Order: sequence, then structure tokens, then C-alpha cells
Amino acid sequence: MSESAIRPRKEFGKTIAADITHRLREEIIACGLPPGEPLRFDVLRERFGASFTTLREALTALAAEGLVDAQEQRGFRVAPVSRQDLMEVTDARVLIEVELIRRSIERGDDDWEIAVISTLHRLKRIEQRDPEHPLRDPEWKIAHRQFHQALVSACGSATLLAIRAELFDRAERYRHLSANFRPRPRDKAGEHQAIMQAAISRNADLAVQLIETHIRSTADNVATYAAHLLDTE
Amino acid sequence: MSESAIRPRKEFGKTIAADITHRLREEIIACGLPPGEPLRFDVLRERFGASFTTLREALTALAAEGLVDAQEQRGFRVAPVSRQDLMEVTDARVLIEVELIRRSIERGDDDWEIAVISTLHRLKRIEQRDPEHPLRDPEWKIAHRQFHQALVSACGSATLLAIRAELFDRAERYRHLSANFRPRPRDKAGEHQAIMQAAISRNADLAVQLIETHIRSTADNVATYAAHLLDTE
DNA sequence: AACGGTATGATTTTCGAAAATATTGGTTTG
DNA sequence: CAAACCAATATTTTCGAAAATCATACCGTT
Repeated sequence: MSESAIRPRKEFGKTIAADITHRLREEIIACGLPPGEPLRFDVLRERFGASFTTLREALTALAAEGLVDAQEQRGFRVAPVSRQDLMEVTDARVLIEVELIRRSIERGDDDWEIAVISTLHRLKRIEQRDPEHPLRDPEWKIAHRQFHQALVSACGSATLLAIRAELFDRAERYRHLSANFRPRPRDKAGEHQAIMQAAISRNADLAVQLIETHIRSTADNVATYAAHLLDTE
Repeated sequence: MSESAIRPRKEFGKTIAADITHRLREEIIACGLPPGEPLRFDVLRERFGASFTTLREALTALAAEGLVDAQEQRGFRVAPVSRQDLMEVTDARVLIEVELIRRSIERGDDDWEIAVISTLHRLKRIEQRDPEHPLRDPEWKIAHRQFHQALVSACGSATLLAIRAELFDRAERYRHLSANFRPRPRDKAGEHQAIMQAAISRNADLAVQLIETHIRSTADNVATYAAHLLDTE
């Protein structure tokens, strides 16, 4: 009765299109498909084993998320990067994330506190294993995402959470872009710890200030160490 | 040499998919396709004269915009409406639009001022023609959208403008929802005039306050007069 | 009657061929 | 020599048939 003993066709989501969307998104965020790269159907067809129209559906969805650039009649390409875009994404993230943190601190219940504490705990455990290269560890990526997600999860607005998620993905791509050139990770562990404590103790002003610094300094780092990739576009 | 003397295939955009996306969006916003309505391919195929896959692409794009609800393996339907969703959209709009107005007032140049003044002028001209039922006039809809678009157009962030546009569409659908039951339009003309004056005179605090009131009172109106459509979902 | 399973029909989802459009390279013309 | 034109090729876009999946109604059993 096992759905597929050999090789599951759909690892994520029920439809192939949703699955391809997910896999393509991951690859673009991780810069496995570099910014600006043309996305030709022949190549994608071979790589992902799906037909034209299914791929087209996935690319259309990613275009709406801002990770893919659709040029009508001239195909798709990975969304290019630029200093301007990095700045816009950073600003938008600050605007929205700050608001969502405030609302979460205002409204969060016991479950919210537990989620914040436990996701941070897992993040720290993973960081202990390999403190040098966290961004290369896919588990760290997931845990990091889940901690930040937990912080805002009690805000009460699915609409704003969806927007936040898109911006988070776009920002994460920039982090990956500079990861190979960044000499050493900042003291993220300490920052995360401080943010957690401010949130749990319901100190909204402090939490907001820490989050804003966290977001902006990450972006500054990217702008510094990926400068050669941002100016030549 | 005319591209199509009989009947243009693509009225908007270069690809059929983009064209269908546009037409479907308009219909959903205008509630020609009512909230919750199942979107069956047979029906759409006949109505829009496109094939399965093309329609699928359009529906996928609209799902990413929040106007369509994709239920994997069970097709698509027009996104349902609810009091909660209306509230979320309203809150998100206030958060973003307020910020964009501030930035536009800060950065807007002569061209921006001209755009604000001229779009308002056109809006008023159209309102004079038929002051009773502005929302039913498609020209009023376009002019109204363009005035609000002009106000924020100088904010400098394409990212936030795209988010704003999606939220505007979702809000406009709610306005249409209640349009048939609203006894009389509020004094929108006066409100628009006041917003324009505050913006042009670079009174950011006043403009922001007027916009917030404008958005929230519109939403309150919808919640009142479309109550029977919002609670039974 | 209630429940569970199964066949049947309806609907979505996927595919690869075919049509439409863009790009490239070569040829001619001014 | 540059520009404009055209042909040949590469690529995207669209289509409808076929496969996969879901919903419904029917039937037998408890």
C-alpha cells in the first residue's frame, strides 16, 4: 500500500506543479540558480522532469512572489539582484516585521511563548554543532526561519504573514548571495537570544528595536560583501 | 497590415495567459464572479476561449495575488470573503499606504504634484456626470484608482507599490460587494480634495490621517451594508 | 437504518505535439 | 560600411487528448 516504493513523484504538495514550485523556490533562494540566469524550458524539463505547461505554472507563481522575472514572449529568468532591490526589501521587511512583532507581543498567549522559546532552543543546538558556517547547514536555515516565524506568528493577520514570508524569502536569497564571501558570521546567537527575551518579557519597544537592527545589519553585511555582485547588474 | 481587423485575440498583454489573468482579475474584483464561486475549467474554457493549461496559469497567478483560492486536486474557486479578511486587508492597507504617502510627500517632485492634481481633476469631472452611482461607472473606477496610485507613486519602492496594488484590488472587491446595498455614496469628492491639498502642501501628518480615515470608513461601510454576505460564509 | 466498500461519472492535472513568436546569421541594398 | 531585409533556427506559448484524482451513487453486509 506504500504510495511509491521506488521514488516519490511529489515530495511536497499534492500536485506536481506545487512540488516544482517549491523546489524551484528553494534553488533560487539558495542561489543554486544564480540571479539573472535564463530559465529555459529545455533545461528545466530535464532537471525537474516535468512538462512545459507544468513548469510554466510554477514559474508564473514564482514570478508573482518576486523570485522570477517573466518577460512576455521571451521567457523567464531568475529575478536579478541589485542594491536598490536589496534596499527596498530591507525597508519593507522592517516596516512589516516591526508591526507584526508588536502585535504578537500584544496578543501572544502561552503557546506563542512556548513556540518562541523552543524554536530558539533548537536553533542554538544546531549552531553548537557547526558554529562556523551556519548558512550552509540546511537544518540551520529551517530552524532560523522557524524562530523568526514564531516571533510574529501571534500577530493575527494571515494577510500580513503571507507578505512577510515573501519578503523573508527574497532577503534570504541575498544572504546566500554574500554567504560565500562573508569572512565570519556576526554574533547572531546573541542577537536572537536578546530578541527572544525582549519578546517574552513583553518589552515591545526593545524587541522592535532589536529586530530592526538585526534586519538592517544583515542587509548591510550583504551590501558590503556581495558588492561586486550588486553593482555590475 | 493591421494585426487583426476582425477581433483582437489579446486585448491586454502580449500573451494570452496574461490577457486572461487580467480579464479574470477584473471580473473577480467586480464580483461578476461572486466570492466562493467554483471556477470550473469547462465553464472558463467557454467563457474565455482558452485551453486548460492557459487558464490554469492565469488562475495560479491570481491565487498568488489572493483573489483566487487554489485547492490542490480540487480545483480553484473565487477567494471567499469574510469579515476577518476585510479587517486584515484594511489594516494592512493602512499600514502600508500611510508609509507610502509619507515617503511620497517627502520625495515627490513637480511631476508628482502634477500627477496628483490632474488625476483628481479627471476624477471630479467624471463624478459630475453621474454623481449617484460612481462605482458602477468603469471610468470612475479607473480614475479613482489612478488618483490613489498617483498619491503614492513617488515613494521610491517598487516592492511596496506592488504589495499596495494587490491590497487595493482586494479592497476594491469588497467595495463592489457592498455597492448594490449601499444607500448613498459618502462625500468622497470632498475627502479626495482634502487629501490632495494636504499632500500638495506637504502636510504629511494631515494627509496620513485623512487617508487612514478614508480607508477605514470605506471598510466600515462595507462591513455594514454587506453584513449579510460576510457572516454567512 | 447505518456503515463500508466499490464502480461510475465528473473534474482536475499532466503531457508532448503543434503553432506562434523571437533570435540569429547571412545577404542585399543604399 | 551601415542599415534593412529575409531566411533559418531556437525558444516560447498554446492546445486538446490522455492520465490521474476526486465525488457520487449504488450495493451488500451488519
